[in-house]
Amino acid sequence: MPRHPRIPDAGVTRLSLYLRELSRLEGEGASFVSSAELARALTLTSAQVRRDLSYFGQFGTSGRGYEIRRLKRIIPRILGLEGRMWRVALVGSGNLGSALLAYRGFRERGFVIKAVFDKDPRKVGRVVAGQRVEEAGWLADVVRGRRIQIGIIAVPAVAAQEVCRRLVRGGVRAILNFAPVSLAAPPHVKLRNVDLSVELESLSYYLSSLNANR
Amino acid sequence: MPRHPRIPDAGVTRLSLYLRELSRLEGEGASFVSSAELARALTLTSAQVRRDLSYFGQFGTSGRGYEIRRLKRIIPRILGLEGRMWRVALVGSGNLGSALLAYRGFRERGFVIKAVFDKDPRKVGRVVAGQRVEEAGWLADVVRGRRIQIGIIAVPAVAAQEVCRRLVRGGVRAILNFAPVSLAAPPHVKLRNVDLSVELESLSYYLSSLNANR
DNA sequence: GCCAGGTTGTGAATTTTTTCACAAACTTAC
DNA sequence: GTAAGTTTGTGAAAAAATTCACAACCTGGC
Repeated sequence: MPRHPRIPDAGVTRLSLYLRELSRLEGEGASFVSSAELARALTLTSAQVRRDLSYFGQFGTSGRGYEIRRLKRIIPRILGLEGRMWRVALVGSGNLGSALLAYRGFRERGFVIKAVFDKDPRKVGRVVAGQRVEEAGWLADVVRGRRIQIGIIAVPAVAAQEVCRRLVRGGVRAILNFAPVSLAAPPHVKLRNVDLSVELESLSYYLSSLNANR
Repeated sequence: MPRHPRIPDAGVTRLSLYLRELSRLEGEGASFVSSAELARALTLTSAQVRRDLSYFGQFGTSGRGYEIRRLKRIIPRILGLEGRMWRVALVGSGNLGSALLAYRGFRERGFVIKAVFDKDPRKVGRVVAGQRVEEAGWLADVVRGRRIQIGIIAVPAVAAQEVCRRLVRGGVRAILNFAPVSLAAPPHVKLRNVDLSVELESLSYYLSSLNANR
């Protein structure tokens, strides 16, 4: 197991982006890439790319850049994606939940959905993207029984906190929350939020300051 | 039009969160809130809350905190949400696109979907959540004609860059991208990316460093 | 009016993150 | 083998964001 240095949260995010970009480059037949190229593709600076990678070791070759194949082996190792599958529970099989279920990239990135829950009896039992929707009542027990590590919350805002509590009770240590509420969870549980309104509102801020500031 | 100070990007995001939390508090019958309470609810520090707000003025009362009604008027003004609707085009009516269309919070937050596009002829003409899906061929012209300001990209990765180009050609100045690619756009166009894989991978990093570090 | 209690707004200090800038290292061409 | 041309990795500097800490202020009670 690698001993990770302290890297900015945004840095971890960028590692994912590097990985994605590397696949694209490989698809184009490239075998080396410089920090400058990578930076250009992702609108970063080359120093930033080099710094991010240097937290974990020395992977480049002066005068050549980074070997794509090598980086594509190393970054998943850093991100904890190597030689394992993370077991995920999806809670909520509405529009968003179904969209997430249908997402193909899931599995190839190292995540397997091991359970899908819904509270609505009419949805329970249905099969969505190969997964049978289960009764949310036993959530915590099922999550524990199947040794699920990550929970995805795709339920309405009012239900989200309760779902969060149950996921935590089931032993989950990381949660990706799509509900537009701010959840409370114990400190050992890592929470990430994805919120459409927040994103749109930040675009709004940007657009309206275009007119305001000069 | 307010002249905005330079506030960290993350600060803008937090303003949205404050707004959401204020609605919740108001629903509970509160009329004042202190920076400490707001911070607790959102896992921030009280200094951060005060700092974020102080970029735009002095809204609090010593000894009392912030008047909720007042903040709920002021934050939308800061975010450029007051007395206007932003006109949005959604491109891609697949699973994710449909989920976005169904999202009710949209309109009440000040965003109206004025067009939905899809390339697939089988989807064109269908009505999803009250919106007729239109042929993506004329995207740029329609976007310009309807004076659309914001584009949401919910198409597969391979198609995203082309959609982006057309949105920009149609005059859009802000884009919310859900496709897992890094898009190139001119500097006057504000891009925000929402990427499921990136989020999950950062959870993976966190989870695996739990075991590694100590 | 005065005091006790509570909270803001913000300089200053601190911490975090990014960028600069360059020696060292590697490659390619001849 | 050498020279010219690239590109890395990283100290050091700079910039950005957060946190500290406290004077000033407001409220409510008496």
